Amino acid sequence: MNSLPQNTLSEKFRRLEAGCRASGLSLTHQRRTLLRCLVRRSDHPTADQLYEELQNDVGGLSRTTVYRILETFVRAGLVTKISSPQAKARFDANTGKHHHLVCEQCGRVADLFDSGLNLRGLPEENSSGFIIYDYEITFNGLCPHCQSIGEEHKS
Amino acid sequence: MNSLPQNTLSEKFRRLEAGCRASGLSLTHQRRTLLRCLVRRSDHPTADQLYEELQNDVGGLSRTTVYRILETFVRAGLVTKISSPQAKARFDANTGKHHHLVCEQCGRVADLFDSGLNLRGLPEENSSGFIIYDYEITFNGLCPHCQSIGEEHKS
DNA sequence: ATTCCACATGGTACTTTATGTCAACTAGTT
DNA sequence: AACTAGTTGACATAAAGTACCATGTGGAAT
Repeated sequence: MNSLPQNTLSEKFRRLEAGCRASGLSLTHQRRTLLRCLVRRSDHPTADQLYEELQNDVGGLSRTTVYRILETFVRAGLVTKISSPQAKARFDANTGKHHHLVCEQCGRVADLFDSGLNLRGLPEENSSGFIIYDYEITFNGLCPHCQSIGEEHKS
Repeated sequence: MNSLPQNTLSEKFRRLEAGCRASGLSLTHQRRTLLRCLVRRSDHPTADQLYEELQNDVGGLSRTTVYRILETFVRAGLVTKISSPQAKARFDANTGKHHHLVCEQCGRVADLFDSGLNLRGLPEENSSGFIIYDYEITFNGLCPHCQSIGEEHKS
């Protein structure tokens, strides 16, 4: 019954471990810890949120290490770095094609899987001379939590 | 001949001034200075870049003021705040519908006007319960400058 | 299993980016 | 010209991220 989500999570974890090996990254305790955390969370945590959660674990991580590992993962293509209007980098272990909903009020980020939104192709030519590799659609709005706050005392 | 771009710039400026008045914002010297600068620049400057440029003007702006005025303009809808993967907030006085090219290397931002890319409509329903107001497509790639650097010494 | 070393980590210091506070100033109204 | 709400500047502080380097460790070689 609920064995399926467990399986997909540990599958994701194993795939990311394999990705580390493929990139020549040694699988340290700290990297595994971060990977496990990233796989479990779907709320696009910031580096500091991850640090908060992990620092008190058995053999916790240092803040520097969290930042450094995240950058390493991004460079290896294992994790995506997304930027919210709140100007804090957020991280996402789901590298499949999807888009993001960002709350204008609190910065919360949620996923939006809607293949109907995917562009047919990338714009080939553009006057600015950029080479385009990828794109992402960011939807701005209000999360359920901030909607209810707005109703109570409209600031 | 070249009177047209001049006109459109000062037109934009006057439209933004009108926007200030409409929002009840008094038109201080500092706000006008910032507006002029934002209208003139199309490179999506960061708050500090604007401060750098303006601090030595006659009656220059303080850093605090630059940040504060920009936030004010964003809240009034006169200026858009965009967030790049470099996690520095950038500002854009062009509030018309368009999208952005972001350089993965240096964070440079260029505009992409391509109405063919605009979505037919916003996704009505989404499982996360967000109210969606708007969207923006961000294209990731390499700017011309970083392309040439990459060719010289492939890091 | 033990040795070894390139790679990784922890801790501190530091930089950059952004916000809070409050006295002094000014735009725009009266 | 005077008044006042709104705005600014300077400083202090917070938050986010990076640099440095001595110490520690994963995993290949023996």
